[in-house]
Amino acid sequence: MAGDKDDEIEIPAGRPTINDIARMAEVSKKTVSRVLNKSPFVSADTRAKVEEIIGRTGYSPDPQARGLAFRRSFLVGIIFDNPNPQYVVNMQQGILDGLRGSGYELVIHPCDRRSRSYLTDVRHFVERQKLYGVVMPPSISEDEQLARLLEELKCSYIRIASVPLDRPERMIVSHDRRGGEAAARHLIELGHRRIGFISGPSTFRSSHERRAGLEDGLAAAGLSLSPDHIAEGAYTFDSGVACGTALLSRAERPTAVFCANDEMAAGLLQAARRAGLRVPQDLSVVGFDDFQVATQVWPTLTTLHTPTRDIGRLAALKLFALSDEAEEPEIDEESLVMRLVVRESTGPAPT
Amino acid sequence: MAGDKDDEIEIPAGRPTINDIARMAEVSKKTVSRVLNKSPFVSADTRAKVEEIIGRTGYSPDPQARGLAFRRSFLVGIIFDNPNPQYVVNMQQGILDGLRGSGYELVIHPCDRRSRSYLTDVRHFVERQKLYGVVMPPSISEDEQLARLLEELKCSYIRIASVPLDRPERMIVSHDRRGGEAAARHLIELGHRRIGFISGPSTFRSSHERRAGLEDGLAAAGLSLSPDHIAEGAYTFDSGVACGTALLSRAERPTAVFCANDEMAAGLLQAARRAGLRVPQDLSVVGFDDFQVATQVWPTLTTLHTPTRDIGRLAALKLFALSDEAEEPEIDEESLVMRLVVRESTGPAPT
DNA sequence: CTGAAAGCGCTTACAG
DNA sequence: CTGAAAGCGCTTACAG
Repeated sequence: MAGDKDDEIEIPAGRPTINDIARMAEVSKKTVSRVLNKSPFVSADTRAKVEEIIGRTGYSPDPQARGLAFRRSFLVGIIFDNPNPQYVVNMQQGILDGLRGSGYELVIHPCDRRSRSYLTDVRHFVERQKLYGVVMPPSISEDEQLARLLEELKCSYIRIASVPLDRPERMIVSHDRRGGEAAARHLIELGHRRIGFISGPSTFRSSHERRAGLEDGLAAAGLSLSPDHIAEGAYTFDSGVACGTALLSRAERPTAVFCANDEMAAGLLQAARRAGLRVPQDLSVVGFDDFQVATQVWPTLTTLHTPTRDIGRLAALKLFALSDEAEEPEIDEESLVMRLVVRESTGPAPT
Repeated sequence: MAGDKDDEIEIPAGRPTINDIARMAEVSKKTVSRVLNKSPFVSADTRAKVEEIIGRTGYSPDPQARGLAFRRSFLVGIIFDNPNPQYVVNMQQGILDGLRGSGYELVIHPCDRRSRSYLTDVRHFVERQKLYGVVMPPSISEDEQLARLLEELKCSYIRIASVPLDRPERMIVSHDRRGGEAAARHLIELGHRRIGFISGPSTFRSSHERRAGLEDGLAAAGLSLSPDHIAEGAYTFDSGVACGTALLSRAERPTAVFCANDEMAAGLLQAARRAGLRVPQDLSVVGFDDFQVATQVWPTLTTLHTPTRDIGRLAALKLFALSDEAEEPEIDEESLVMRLVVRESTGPAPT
């Protein structure tokens, strides 16, 4: 007759727990735990049996319970203040690409660096959620105080910035400077000599790097950036209009303007139109980012394509590498290069 | 001499736990728990004492431990497939507005309805994280299968859509139809009679509602939508260019076109430019959404302003109301009305 | 109104 | 290589 021993302990009603798996595999829950955590101290046979049952039942450990025991969570945070929706969404997508299949989830924390409670808010967020790690895109990434805070809280982080601000394993350095240089080369090849620049806010390193790249390129051709041909914008469309209007009213007006992002380049197009200038016949315009706006304005923008989503994915992978859960990802620096996309807004210098 | 009794039990080293608070308040941790959960069965004195200590220590309960005991988490999810970055970011911001101060965090789950694993992925996401609730913007909100899945998983949800698809307490109904009607009225007042329409994909309810509104407005003026003046787009810029090109090549070309969103309206501007038509002198254009693109194209777009962020905030509040943690928020329907913003792209009908 | 016991689903020492 | 005990920080019955 069927003994108790033979009563197949089958898949339980709700979601199975570690106890269910242990019972079914006829091992202790500690052994199941070892399998879950890839401990080497499990015999091949035992491991196979446990894994088979995990596979069959579709068991996946409860991140809350696990987190409680580990004293940390399985959540990754993104802390950001970048105002561009497209940047934000691309970055989020990229991080999720890197997180996929890991069981980690992404929780978002937009913030305002100018708010008085900004650092306190971040502290509560990180502490309460016991975040596994945090991704910091610019310009949040450039805040040393925030980095020190995260260090104090023992929270791993990856900073994304246009210059190395931290230990390499915590950094992704984007190639903004080389992007600026590519813009300069393109304009110089088209015969431009009087080249202007609309910068982003001086509080963004990317803005400085993009400018430095432009100056690299100009210098290589024996040219330089005239103070008269520089205007400081705010990475917004409106500031592009304002700076553009200013630059275009100069006595010796530039024949080409490099804008530190697409939004401002779109604003410059507006200013050019109002000033009665044709683009690219009278004025060439180069943007930066290659976001949707670049193909939605007229003429479409020549710009530098930034691999935001790829960077987001890398950031997630580097986060795992920080805690030895994974190898440091091989960064194909070539894939991070910002490539010039030539469209309608640039043409030969007027003669 | 100082007795043990007088040894002030002070703020502990790390973050305080419920046990620390209990010890300091000289009550059991169950009583602290009652205070945290606003149980009425606590004397005013005890409550005051506990609250004072909680305030002084800055104690906040560990969401993981609490969640483990409650068998749910303190996470709210947003599941979305809307391709517009601005919509997504505004919606996220709105939800966070509604969550602020509650201790809940927002975890994001973009998805692709066409993917084979889409529903399975959502199931794992919701089940594993034991989400407190989920916000579903369009077009995800229109997926009955998904709604049924969430119901099966006993996960609260709020659906945001242009038509009532569910019980009112789970719905936020946006006023797309009235928006379409406002567009029609505006164009009719400007003297237009041949009014065209570029729709979104037929799989989006909003597209139908915006069209129905347009037809309401036309009918009120004794007009109707000629099949010749309708084109089906995809809510993208490129589809706006294509549909615009088609509509503008009709023998009896419309003098005004209402586009179901701004992206397509921007595309239509492009098509008009190529066709040598001036906007608004030869052609009036109305968009929908009032996203950044509306003020970044030339001429700037007359459009319907959609209160995306407000809707997001309401969604979060309604989620709390579903579980009796809060009153059903008073919805000021007026605040959800989509208002016409008149800019440069509309003008009197050509004579 | 208040508290001691048991439990949520995992893990970390500690034995063997 | 494997397991029984205790614990992570909370809560739910159950008493009183």
